[in-house]
Amino acid sequence: MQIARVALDVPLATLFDYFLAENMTVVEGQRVLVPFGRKQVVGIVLALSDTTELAPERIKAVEQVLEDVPPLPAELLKLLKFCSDYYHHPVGMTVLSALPTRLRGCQPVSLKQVLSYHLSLNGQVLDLTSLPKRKAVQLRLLTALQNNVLSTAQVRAISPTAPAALKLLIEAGWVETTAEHAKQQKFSFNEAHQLTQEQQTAVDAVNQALGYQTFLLHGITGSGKTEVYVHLLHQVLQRGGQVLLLVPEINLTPQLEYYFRSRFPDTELVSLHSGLSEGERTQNWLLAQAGQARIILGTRLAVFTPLPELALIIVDEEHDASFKQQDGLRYSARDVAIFRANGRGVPIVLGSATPSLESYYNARSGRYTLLKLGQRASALAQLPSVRCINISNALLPEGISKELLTALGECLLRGEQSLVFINRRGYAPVLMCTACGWLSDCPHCAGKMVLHLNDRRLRCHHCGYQTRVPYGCPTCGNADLQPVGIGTQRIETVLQTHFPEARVLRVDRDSTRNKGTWNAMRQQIQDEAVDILVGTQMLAKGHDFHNLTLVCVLNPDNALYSADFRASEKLFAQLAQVAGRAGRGDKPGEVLVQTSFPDHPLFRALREHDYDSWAATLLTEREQAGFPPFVFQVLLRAEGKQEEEVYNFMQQARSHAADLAMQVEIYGVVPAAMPRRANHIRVHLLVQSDTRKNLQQFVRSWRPQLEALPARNIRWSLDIDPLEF
DNA sequence: AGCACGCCGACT
DNA sequence: GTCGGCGTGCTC
Repeated sequence: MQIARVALDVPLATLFDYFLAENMTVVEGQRVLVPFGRKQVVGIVLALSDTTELAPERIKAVEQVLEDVPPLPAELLKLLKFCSDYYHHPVGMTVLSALPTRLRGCQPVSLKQVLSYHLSLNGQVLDLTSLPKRKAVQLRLLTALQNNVLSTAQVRAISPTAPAALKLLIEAGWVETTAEHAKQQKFSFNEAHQLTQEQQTAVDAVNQALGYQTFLLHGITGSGKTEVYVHLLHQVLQRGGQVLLLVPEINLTPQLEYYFRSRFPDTELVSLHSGLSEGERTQNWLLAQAGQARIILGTRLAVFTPLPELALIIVDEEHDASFKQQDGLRYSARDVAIFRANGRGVPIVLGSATPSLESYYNARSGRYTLLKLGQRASALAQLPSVRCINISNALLPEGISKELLTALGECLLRGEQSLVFINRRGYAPVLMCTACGWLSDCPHCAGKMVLHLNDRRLRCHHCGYQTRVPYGCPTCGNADLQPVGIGTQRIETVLQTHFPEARVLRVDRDSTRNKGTWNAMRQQIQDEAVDILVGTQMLAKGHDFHNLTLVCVLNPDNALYSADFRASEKLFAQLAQVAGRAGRGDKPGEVLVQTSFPDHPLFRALREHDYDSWAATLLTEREQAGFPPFVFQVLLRAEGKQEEEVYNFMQQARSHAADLAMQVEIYGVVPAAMPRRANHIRVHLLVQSDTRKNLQQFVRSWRPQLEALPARNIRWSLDIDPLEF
């Protein structure tokens, strides 16, 4: 009797054995419906065998083999097994979490027929000049349809709103659809720019790669990394390959999606990210799996898409922390992508203006190939000048120095845009009583509640708890409560009073909460209907505002001497990124940083646009302190309501680790950076080693012991290569 | 993770 | 005498 070994979505490190009926054929990677407990669930067959360790009477039979979707390719299964093993996450949960939700159920799914669009008889005689001008997208669609039959990809390349406009045209009876077999795609791109010498060298190097090779594309902001990607895509597509392009966050994917669609209008491109509806995500996944989609643009979850013709992987902004998943399978999509490229024997390009120290170190030591773009692609666009404003002796009750206000005023007079960057939303990070010193502590967390003045509420940014702003101090009754520190709302107010005639726009998670708002705001900025932008890191990424010439950074200092050893690395990346927003057009840009430590090496490197010297400084520090990338880490996190229970669990975990006496360094049991969140005490235990191998060996012995520990009211997890503490 | 079974307190 | 609290143990 044949046995199928099935991965199921349960937190157990094992596979489950099922009999296969004589008439059933199944291959590895196929979905099956099996009885489990008293339910029926969907699992993935990971192995076939003739034998089993279990008593035959305990084994049930596979109910049904699901054949609506082709089996997952062996390469993907191998990748998932590796992730389960490396990140110490149950194999079934790893495998199932890589699938779109629809495929985790037993409802059959199918790839929808590809449609093409053409003018109906009515549409052909339609007088386009009779249509109102404001229906611009409809007009563009109709014009395009006069010469051609259009595919869905071509429709989408016309405008982000084209699918909606097309629907109206179909309803009006002007456009008809035909089901068409996937036809020949063309892989040429629009608007070929002349590459700079540096760009050409980078493109050539990747094109000449034979099989697996990791490239670190280190290109300063504005150096035209995207153009390098476009040329690489072009080459790979011509040769019949699929390209996986990973990007950090969903905010940016719609823009990038439209950008790549318009550059490759006749190529099938799909996006994959958590912002898609379940149906869309499934369809896009199926298109990728079928090899029909040639460009796959997605966030970290896209790294697990089956891609039969995968020929190149690009990870854009590879230093970005959002490639690391912070719950469940705590994987780094960048690292998984490298492993995948290696397994598939294809090149991978990591792109960044400020590479992660890990990648930079690997490039320096020769494991990766370093490709540098040191000049801006447009001869007109120079790097912005960066200047620090020393505020160590200044008292700034409103958060902004005179120099900064002057610069903002001048920029306003020139009719140019400026950006004020503070990484703190709300009005003020804390409210204080001037009489007794009471602070607005969150009752459930170790943090402070942030003052939001627009709706007069105090909010905890960690657990979401909120209350009305009290009329008087809750402890002494004093009516004089003062906001302490500055947030985006406060700066917005201050700037509006200083420059009553200026159009100030605040962009943060609060002001863009409603769907579509951020898009509308972006348009407003593009149309130059805004003079001063105030915002958080949302504004730092990837936007190209041509009239923006001044960037002001308010209070970056707390990251300089933070307990988190990666804080200054992150700050440099963030400041370089936000500084890169200035002067992207033909006007020179200026960056002003308000700091009490203008001589700090970080600011020196930033002023000189010298990533290399900064990275060298950090690498020296890290080597001396024994931190990554010179060591490898695993973090055991635990949390629970009873402090004593959590510490007790951790102490036991620690003594087991010590008893193993392996080649690892075990640190103490310490509170997390946020020691209490939503009434849960959070505690960490760090273990590190000189080699990945020793660390992995250690965790393999340690984890079964952790699982055997009594952990009644405790949630714990292992985080390999942790980024956050 | 679910979802059972199982053994002790307040209700018709 | 039963309904239901959530403690512990299993799922091929």
